[in-house]
Parts: sequence; C-alpha cells; structure tokens
Amino acid sequence: MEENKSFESNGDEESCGEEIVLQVGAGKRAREDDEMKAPSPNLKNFMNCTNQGVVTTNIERSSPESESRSSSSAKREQLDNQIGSSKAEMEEVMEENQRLKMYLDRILKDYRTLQMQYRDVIQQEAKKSPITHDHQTEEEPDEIFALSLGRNSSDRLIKDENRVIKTPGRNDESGNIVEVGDDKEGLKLGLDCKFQVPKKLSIDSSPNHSPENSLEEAKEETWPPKTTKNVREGGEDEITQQNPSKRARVSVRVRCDTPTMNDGCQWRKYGQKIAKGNPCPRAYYRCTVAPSCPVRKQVQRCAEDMSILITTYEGTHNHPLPISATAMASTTSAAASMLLSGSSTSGTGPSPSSAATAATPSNLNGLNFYLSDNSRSKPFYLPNSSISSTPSFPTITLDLTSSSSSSSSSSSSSSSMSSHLSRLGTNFPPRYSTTNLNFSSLESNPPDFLDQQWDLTYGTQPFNKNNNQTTTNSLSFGTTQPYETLYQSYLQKVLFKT
DNA sequence: CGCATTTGACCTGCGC
DNA sequence: GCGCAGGTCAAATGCG
Repeated sequence: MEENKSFESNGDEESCGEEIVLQVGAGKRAREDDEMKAPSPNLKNFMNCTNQGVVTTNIERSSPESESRSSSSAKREQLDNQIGSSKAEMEEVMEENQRLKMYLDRILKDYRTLQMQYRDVIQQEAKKSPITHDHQTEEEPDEIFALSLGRNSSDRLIKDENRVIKTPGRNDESGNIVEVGDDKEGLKLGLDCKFQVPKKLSIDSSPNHSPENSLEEAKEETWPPKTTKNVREGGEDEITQQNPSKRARVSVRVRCDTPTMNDGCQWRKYGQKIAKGNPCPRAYYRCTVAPSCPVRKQVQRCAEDMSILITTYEGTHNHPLPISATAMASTTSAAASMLLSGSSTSGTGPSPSSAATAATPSNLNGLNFYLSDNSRSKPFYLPNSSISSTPSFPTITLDLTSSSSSSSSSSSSSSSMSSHLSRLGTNFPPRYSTTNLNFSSLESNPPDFLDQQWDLTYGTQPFNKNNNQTTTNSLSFGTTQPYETLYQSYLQKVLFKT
C-alpha cells in the first residue's frame, strides 16, 4: 500500500521525488519567470528550499547548448528563444492567474454572503421559535433534510425529490446524494447531507453547548446505539437512554488507496461485516486514545468506486486530541453542527423547525438547504454504497473526492485551481507539497483560509505583460500536513467558519 | 507475551 | 412471529 497509485494520470506526482510540486497554473512553471525578473526575497528563498528540482531542471536544460556554442550570435539566438518561450509561458500564467483570481473572489464573496445570511437565519429562527420542539418533532412526519454546498447554488437547486433522485452519481437505488459544484471548473465540493428525523425522536436537552462543541456533545450524548447493551461502558447507558435515536454521523468520502484514512486518531478494529449491497466489508473501529472514549467509526469502500473510502464518525472524543487529529475532528464537528443545527433542540442553536418549516429550498448563496417530505417520497437513505445507511441517524457527508465518473458534474476540468483542490483530496498518503499561487486580487495578506498549517512564503512580485501591466502577489506555500487535513482546514475555514 | 485483528455468534430493531 | 440486516462481542488467531 506504500505504492503511490495516482488516480489522476498527470505527470506531476511521478516527476516529483521526495517533494511534490503541486503546480497551480495549468502545469506551467510560473517560477521560470523569475529568471527574468527578480523574485521577492521570500519567494526566492522558498523556491530555493522547496523547488530546487524545478529550478535545476531549467538550468540543465539551457546550459549544454550554451556551452557548445561559442559565437555570440548563437547565444543571442538562444536567449531570444528563451525569452520568447518565457513570454508565452508568462501569458499562460497570467491567464491562469486571472482564473484563480476570479475563483478566489467568488469564494470570498460566497463566504461573506453565506456568513451574513446564516446570521440572519439564526436570528430569525431565534425569534420565531424560542421554545423547544420536543412535542413538535415527535408529531411531525419523518423529515428528510438535504444539505449541499456548492457555488452555483441558485441555478442548481433541486426543486423536488424527483430531481434529487435523478441526480446521477455514485448512488445506487436511492441515488440521493446531491453534488453541487461548478461544472465548468470541475470542482466538486460536495457537502451532502442525508437526514431523516426519526418518528419517535426523543429530545435531548443540552443547553450549555459551546459553538465548537455543541455537536460533538450532542453526538456523544447519543452515541451508544440503542441496540447496544453497553453494560461495560458504565455511564454510557445513561446516554443511551437519553437520546437513543438522534445520533449525528459525519461521513467523509475521500479517494484513498490505503485501508483506512489517516485522521490522526488511534483506532482499534472491533468488527467487520459485509453490508448488504456492497461487496466490500464494513469495518468497525473504536477510538483507543482513551479507554472510555465513545467515538467509533465505520470504514467502507464505495461499491461503485473502490478508490473512494467512506469513513463515518460517531461520537465525541472525551480526551485531548492529537494535533494531527484536530482538523478532522473539528471539521466533522462543524459538519455535524450544521446537520444538527436544523434538528437540534439545543436552546442555542437553530430550531428544528427552521429546516422543517422551510417549504421550499432555501438558498444561502451556495449553501442549499433542501427539505423533502418523507410522506411523499421514498426515504432519503444513504446509498448502499455508503456507510451508515440506517435512516434514523442524521448523517452528513463530506465529499472530499475529486470529480470522477460518479459525478454528475462535468469532470473535464481545465482549471488548475480545481485540480489543486481535487488533488488535496486525492493524494494519499501525505507528502510534502509545495504550491505557488498568484493572486492579483490579494492586497497584503494571504487568504484567511490558509493558516498555520501552511508554511507560507508571501511576497509581491510584479508581473509585466506586454499590453497589460499587472501587479500580482505571489503566494507560495508548502506543508507537511496531509492533503486531507489541509482540505479539511479549508472546508472548516471557508465553509463552516468554525 | 502482549496487543491487534479476524470471524463467527449473538443481540436488537424493523418490516412483513 | 419470523426473517433480515446492522451492530457488537469475544474467543481464536496472527504478529512483532
């Protein structure tokens, strides 16, 4: 399993030995421009440290010919050729910069709008339904709550269940995972939520939730399945009695060729089962960081795409997490917070009716809440290929897979940014990566979703184009963090803003 | 030898 | 009530 199976047949990974040069720029080496223009000191240092292979390649490519010829005309000709090719590459880089700029602008704009609208929704719901919903939810029919994240939300809103079910993808009979992304750029950043409120929903009352922990507390309260005796686990049977049916699950889909996804925690396998509809066995793991930790996870490969690993987490760690595990934990927490914010009865969170009363899909600028009525359609179960198909578990799915044949979106990605994001979710095991980005839209600070996990080198580098002079901030960053961790951080920062 | 994994048995809930 | 499926247990097994 050490072998690096590349799911994308590009040459980047193969050409990189110890270091992975993640080139955002249609495969062009923006740093070749530095031969003509002095880079910023930071960038230069960064390049020397991390991209020696590329720089060396450039030197080697030009040196033999220049040594073989002694005449000045030949040198001049060679220089002209170099300049010409560099100009051409510069133009391509500029175009890529523009795409990146647009992409970043859109993300930032979406994020701001989403943040504002989310606040509004919270405030409105707090005014509307200040009381708990114990009785309300018990009497409501099963609600199915679909949540998806994407950029082109308004035009891709799914209007009815038929459309949902028709959504092609990695699902089998139910086919209900909705992926919303940008077709043009092939970026599939799907946040899929399958949620069905059980008929007999017992309500927990955990009023003292901090925003960060509210979900995990909820998950912990509800973890032990009612089917479990839990004789040995002491206080957990109280939990079982508290709220046996409302359990938040966070399912993460990643492309991974290793048996399990490295999420930073220690797990002990306690069972394996062949689930119906999926020839791949489902493995059950228990957190072993602390003896009494109630967190468990299920790992299963997607039946339709064996390269996709589906990991479903349940419960809350009752112990400090390793640093490497905090990203996943916080991300799943945030994801499940979103999930439970529509169903939780916690006094601080949005009311369950906030989702239930939304007769039509609400569009929060890329955050689509879709509510379907179970009485009119088949249940919104997880596909068989997914783990935790038990419908009584509210489950949110973080789709960290790249565009694939299972996606309804066009996978013909031409955007290097999308490929960059795709690769964040597709490269395992973690390796050192370096990336150069140019953001002409940036002012003085790197994007706020790039945090301490990135080894940042940031500087301003002027770009000259023949007819269009632009000043571009060059942002170089490398990291030893796993790609999935980075992407989780990205999700956390940009989408969930935890 | 200790720990992790495997695997068949068992339990529980749910649908018919 | 019965069968099925999901989930868990625990003895057996493997491995360092």
